Amino acid sequence: MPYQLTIDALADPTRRAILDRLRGGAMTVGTLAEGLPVSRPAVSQHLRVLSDAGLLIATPQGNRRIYSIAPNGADELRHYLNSLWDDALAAFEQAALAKAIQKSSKGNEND
Amino acid sequence: MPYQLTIDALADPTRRAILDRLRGGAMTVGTLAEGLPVSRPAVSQHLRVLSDAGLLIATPQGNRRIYSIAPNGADELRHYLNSLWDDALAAFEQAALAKAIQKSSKGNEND
DNA sequence: CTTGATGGTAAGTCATCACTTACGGTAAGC
DNA sequence: GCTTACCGTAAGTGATGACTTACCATCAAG
Repeated sequence: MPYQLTIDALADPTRRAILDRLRGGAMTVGTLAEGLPVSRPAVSQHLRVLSDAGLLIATPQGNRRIYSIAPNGADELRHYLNSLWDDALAAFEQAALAKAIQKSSKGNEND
Repeated sequence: MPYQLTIDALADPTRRAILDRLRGGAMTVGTLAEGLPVSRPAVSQHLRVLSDAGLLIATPQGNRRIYSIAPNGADELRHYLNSLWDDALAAFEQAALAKAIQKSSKGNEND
């Protein structure tokens, strides 16, 4: 399950709020925490989780650390979701086809 | 956060195992539980969560219930991930461009 | 060198959740 | 009608995780 960390990281609303704040570009921890309803240490812990999942990149710059979204961080998860729902759609269409055939053979059962 | 239920549902490994078992097509609860390392009631509870998230469809058939993957169940989540990482990629490229300009102006600072 | 700002870590608490066993309700088979 | 199979629900338990306050390390400014 290579994307377990990814999903766990994305499942928390505060962490998604962090990602949304980083949508437009990089930011320091302090600036990041100002716009969030939790304490700065909580933000640090979330940044740790997001970084461990490969979703963020930390760039130390002097005293501070600038975080930005890793451009390919969610690729595996996105690929998994796409393939799963591709298969599901195929199965769905095949089931609909089977049902149609069944119904048509029922319509012909007096032949 | 319209996809909160979706992510919560997908975050659990057992629930993803259920979805993976349903990749190929629909299945009853009993058959589903046979291939899983947890009890059948646990599977029922997971099916409840997945259904509430709109990821599964239950089709009652006599005594049993046949579950299948909802073809569009993860659309909103997938769209969110795509848009978020689209923005992140754009920000990343813009940052790289800004860095290149800065470096080139530094190279010309003796002009 | 001292002071202030930045941010990661430790410890503790509270809520949530995944799981189990026990039970109830409903449809099919004899 | 009685029994059996299928499956959802209730209640209880243990583990995980998000949050807080307190603390420590590091770099910059004076």
